[in-house]
Amino acid sequence: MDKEIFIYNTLSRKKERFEPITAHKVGLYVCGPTVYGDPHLGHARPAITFDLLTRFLSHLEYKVRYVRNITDVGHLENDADEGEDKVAKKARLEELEPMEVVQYYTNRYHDYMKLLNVKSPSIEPRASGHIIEQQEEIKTILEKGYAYESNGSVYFDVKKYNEAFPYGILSGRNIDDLLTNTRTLDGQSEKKNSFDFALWKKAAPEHIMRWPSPWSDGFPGWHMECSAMSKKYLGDHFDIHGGGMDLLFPHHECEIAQSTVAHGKTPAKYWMHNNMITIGGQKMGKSLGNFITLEQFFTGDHEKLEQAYSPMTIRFFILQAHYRSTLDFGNEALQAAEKGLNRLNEAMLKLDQMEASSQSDCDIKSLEDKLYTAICDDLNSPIVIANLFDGVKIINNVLAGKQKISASDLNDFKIIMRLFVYDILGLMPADNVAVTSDNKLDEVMSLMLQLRQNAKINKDWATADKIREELLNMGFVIKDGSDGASWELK
RNA sequence: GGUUCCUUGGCCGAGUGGCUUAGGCACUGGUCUGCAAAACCAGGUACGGCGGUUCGAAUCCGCCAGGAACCUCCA
Repeated sequence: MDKEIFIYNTLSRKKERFEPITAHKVGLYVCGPTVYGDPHLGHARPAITFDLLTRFLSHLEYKVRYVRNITDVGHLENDADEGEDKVAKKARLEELEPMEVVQYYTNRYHDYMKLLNVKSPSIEPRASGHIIEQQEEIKTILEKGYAYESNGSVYFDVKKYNEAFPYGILSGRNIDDLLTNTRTLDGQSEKKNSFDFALWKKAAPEHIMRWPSPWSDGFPGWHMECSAMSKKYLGDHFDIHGGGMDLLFPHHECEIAQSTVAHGKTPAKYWMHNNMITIGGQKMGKSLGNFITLEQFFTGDHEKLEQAYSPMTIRFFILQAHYRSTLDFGNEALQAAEKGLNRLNEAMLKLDQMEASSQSDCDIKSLEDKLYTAICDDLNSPIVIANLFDGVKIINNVLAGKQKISASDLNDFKIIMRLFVYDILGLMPADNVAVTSDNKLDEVMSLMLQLRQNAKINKDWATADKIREELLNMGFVIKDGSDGASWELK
């Protein structure tokens, strides 16, 4: 708890010292997925970034309330005002009830987040479950005169807002630029200005998802849910608001405007934005259709994938880059991550084999300091990982007798390595070591290794090599060590 | 066109004024091995271009080149 944490605040474009609004407590709101498609690699980035943040804050004994919403209503498919609700469109295509689609993809999202060892948020509210709260918020904004009704829809009056409050404080845009640069879309006639945004939309006759309201049968506008739900669960001013950089404008800018009017203050003290994962230098996302789903990564079933990659490889791959940098997808990079993670895992498994000496020539305190300094510096997970590999070197050197470690250092070392690898980075132990000695397969394999060992003693290399080769074909890798052979699944 | 940002060695990717060998992978050498694989140890290569500020810049400023995100739903 005595650590100084610095986080980059998009509002100030600087790293700032983190000071919670209420001592020992942190309110965190993160924009979650729109559940109308399978979760892809891009969804893993914010999930893992803010999982890392909450894991670390929890370790420092902050009580974290982490709210991550599910967007199941309100986003339009194409042209802003004439579009069709995304969820409704998907439902028609698949001939499913909208809520059935929502539930299906929500479940899928949960399943894949669990595989990535992403902890569940404290509260996961759905937009469709907070229609009343959103309507109340719209009423307040109307009463205060910062919105107007037009043909059954309600729009936020950005120009009027800008006279009293600075619009664009997060994204650096100003309304003059927006006026000249916003595209002309259909249905703009309902609005006073092109940059006004909808708080409530009247539903077209064919629109399935709709709710009654004082203005029309319709649905809430794009940005309403986050304002209403963050206030309900975290209050009108909370610590950290997170999300992808692509949400910065207009989503978060509009959210600030809505909340500022409705609640009388800006919603969050710190704004954190994770960068995009790119593929061939371009953002991986829905619009370009260049995304690879998490399922495809785990099965390897995609033309761009040379092999399957385990969930922990994906997690490690993401943590190897800083969350504010773009991260470029590539098989070579993923394979490098896989091998690096494997090396870390192997070393972690050898932690208990280390023996203490009367003296110590490794500096565990310095390692610990470096790890904390890195994670406190705007969650610099790549540096954390680099330092953990220094730890790997210590493990191997001590086991090889090249370095000595005292009993108390060894104790501290084990604690700090496990803390950072498992608890903070959230990397689960390797799963291919699950096979234990009470397993039938293991008995058979011991027999095979014994037969091969006998052949080797008799210098019957042909038989020994044949056993090794045949086992390899069946997916078993034989590793000859200095103290006997072992095996693992390929 | 506007806003925000990026350009580091074979690849991924940290680093923001003067030793960071960042780290991982790949590569090379070594140890081990019947051989091989694995494992471990060791080692080399960089800072888009041109100017400027400075005793000193990958790191600050300017210009140029190239690229990205956002301005429309997107993590």
